[in-house]
Amino acid sequence: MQKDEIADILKEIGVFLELKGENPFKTRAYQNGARTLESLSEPLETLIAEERLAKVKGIGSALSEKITELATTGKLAYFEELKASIPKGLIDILNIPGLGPKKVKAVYSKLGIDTIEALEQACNQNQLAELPGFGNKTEAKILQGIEFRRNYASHHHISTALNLAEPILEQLRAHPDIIRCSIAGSLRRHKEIVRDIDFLVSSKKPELIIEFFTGLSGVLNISAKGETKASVILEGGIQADLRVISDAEYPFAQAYFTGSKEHNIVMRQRAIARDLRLNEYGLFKSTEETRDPKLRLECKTEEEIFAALDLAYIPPELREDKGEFEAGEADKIPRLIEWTNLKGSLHNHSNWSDGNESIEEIANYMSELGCDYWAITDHSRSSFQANGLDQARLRKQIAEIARVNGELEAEGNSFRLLSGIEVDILKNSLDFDDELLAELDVVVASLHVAGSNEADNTARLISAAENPHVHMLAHLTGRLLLRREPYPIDQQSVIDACAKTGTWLELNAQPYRFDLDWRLWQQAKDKGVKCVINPDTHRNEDVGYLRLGAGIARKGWLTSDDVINTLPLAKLRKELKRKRTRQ
DNA sequence: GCCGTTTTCGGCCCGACTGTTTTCAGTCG
Repeated sequence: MQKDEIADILKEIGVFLELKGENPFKTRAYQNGARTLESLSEPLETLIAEERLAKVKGIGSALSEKITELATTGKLAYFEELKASIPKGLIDILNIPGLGPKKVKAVYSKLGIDTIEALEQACNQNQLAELPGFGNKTEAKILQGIEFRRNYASHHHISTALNLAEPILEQLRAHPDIIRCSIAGSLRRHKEIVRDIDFLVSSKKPELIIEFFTGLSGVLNISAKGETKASVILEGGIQADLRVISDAEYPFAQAYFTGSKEHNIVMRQRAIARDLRLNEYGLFKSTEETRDPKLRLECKTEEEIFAALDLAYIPPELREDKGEFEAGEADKIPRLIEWTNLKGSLHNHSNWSDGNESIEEIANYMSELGCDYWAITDHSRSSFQANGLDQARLRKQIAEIARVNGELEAEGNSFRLLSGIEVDILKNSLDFDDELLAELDVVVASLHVAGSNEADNTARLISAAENPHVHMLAHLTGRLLLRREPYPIDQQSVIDACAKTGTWLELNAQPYRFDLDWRLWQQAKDKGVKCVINPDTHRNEDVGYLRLGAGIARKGWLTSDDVINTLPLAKLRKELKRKRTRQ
C-alpha cells in the first residue's frame, strides 16, 4: 500500500478514536503521524527496510508497526476492528456542521442515535434539547444542516464531474463511428456545481454509439437506453446522459443542450423576431414547430447559429442571460482569459504549515511545469491547527526561500519563489505587525474564524484591505460549496473597500471554494478591482486548480488584463510594490 | 500515541465563537 493511502487510514483511525472519546492527544498523534507520513523526504520502503521509521519525528513504535503492517500486507487488523465497532452512520452525523465527536458520542450513547434519519426525528421531537450541552438552537442548527445535505445530495462539484467526463469524452472521440462529440449542459458552461453530465455525439450509427456508451467501464447502472438517448449512473452516483444526433443537427443540439434555459429562451425569441424557429434540431424558415430538413438554415457550427441571429459568438461560460446578448449584438464579447495565460500563483502552502511538500520540492515542480513564479504563503501563527508560522519561523522561511532562489539563479533558471504569508485577520488586528509584513513579497489576508455578525466580519475585512501591506483578500466568504454556507459578509462593501485601497481580490480556485463567486466579478471589475486566481495549493498536483479557476473567471467575464497573475515576474513585482507606495 | 528526560511519566493544548452555561464545553480553522 502506498504512503498516501496509509496516511488516509491513519486519519480515519484518528476520527474513529475521537468518536470513541479517546484521549485527544492520542487522536492528534494519529493526525500528526499521517501528516508526517505524507511529507516524508525519503521513500517509505527505505525507512521500513532499514528499520528507521520509528526514528522519524512524529512516528513512534506503535505507529511504525501499524504503518509497516499496512505497507507490507495492505491491511491492518487494529483498523478493521475499530471500524467494525463504530456504526457507519456516525461518520455521516459527524459531517453535519456544528456536530463534533463529543456531541455525536452523546447522542449515540444517550439516545442510541446512529443514523441521520434517527437524528432528524429526535430533533423534531425535541429529544436532543433534553441532553446536557444541547438546546433548542443546537436542534435547529442540526435540522438546518440535515436539510442542506438533502437539498444537495444530487449535486456535485465541477471537479468531480470533469474527472469523470473527460476520460469518457476521450473514448468517444476515439470511436470510429463518431463524427463530432462534446460535453454539453452546465458542465460545458463551467458551473461550479452540476447535477449531471451531458454528452452530445453526431454519428450515422446511433445504435452502436449507445451500446458503446452504456458499456463503458465506469458505468455502474443503466437507467435508460433508447435509440438516440441513454442515461447511466457513474461512480459517485453522478448521472450521465448521452444524445446522438445527425451531424447536420449537431451545432443546433450543441447550442440547445448547453443552455442555460434562460439563455435558450432569449435565443428562441430572437429567432421568432426574424420569422425563424429555433429548437434542438435546427434553425428553420418557419414559425411553426418543425424538423423539416428542407426548411433548415445551413449552420455548420454554433458560431454560424449566433451569426444567423445577429450575434457574435458567445462562449459557453457566458450563456446565462446575464448581459451576453447586449454584448453579442454590439460585438463587445470580451476575449476571455485562458488558463494558459496564468504565470504563477500567489497563494500556496508548503510543509512549513499544512502543505505537503518542502519549499525546494515546490520550486522544482512549478519551475519544470513552466511557471514564472510561485509564492509561498503559509498560515500565520493563529492558525494553530494548520501549524501556522510564528515570527521566528517566518523569518527562517524567508531565508530558506532566498537560499532556493539563489540556487535557481546560479543554475541560470529564471523561475523565482516569492516569500509571503496567509495572515489571519483576527478580531481587532492582523496576526503579524506591519514591520514583519513589510519584509515579505506577498501578503494574503484571510478571515478564518468569522463571527455571526455581518457588520463585524465586514469591518474586519475592510480594515485588512486598508492595511498598505496587504496585497489581497483570500476566499472572501469562507464558503465550502455543498458543505458550508458563506460567512455573513457584506461583499459589496468589501469590494468597494478593495477598489478604494487598491487591494486585489482572490478567486480561490479550489473547486469547493471558487470564492469570490463568479456572479460578482463583473461588478468588482467595473469598480477597478483586480483578480488573482490562486489554487491555494497544499500539494503540488493542486496546481491543476488553476485551470478550473480560470474557467470560473471566464464565467465572471474576466480577461487576461483583469487578472494579476497573468503578469510576467518583473511586472508583477512592480504591481506588488504599488499598494505599499501609494498615498 | 509521541516526545524527552534531572530517563518511564507528565506534558502535549491556539484562539475565536456559539450556545449553553452563570463560568465553560464543544466546535472549527
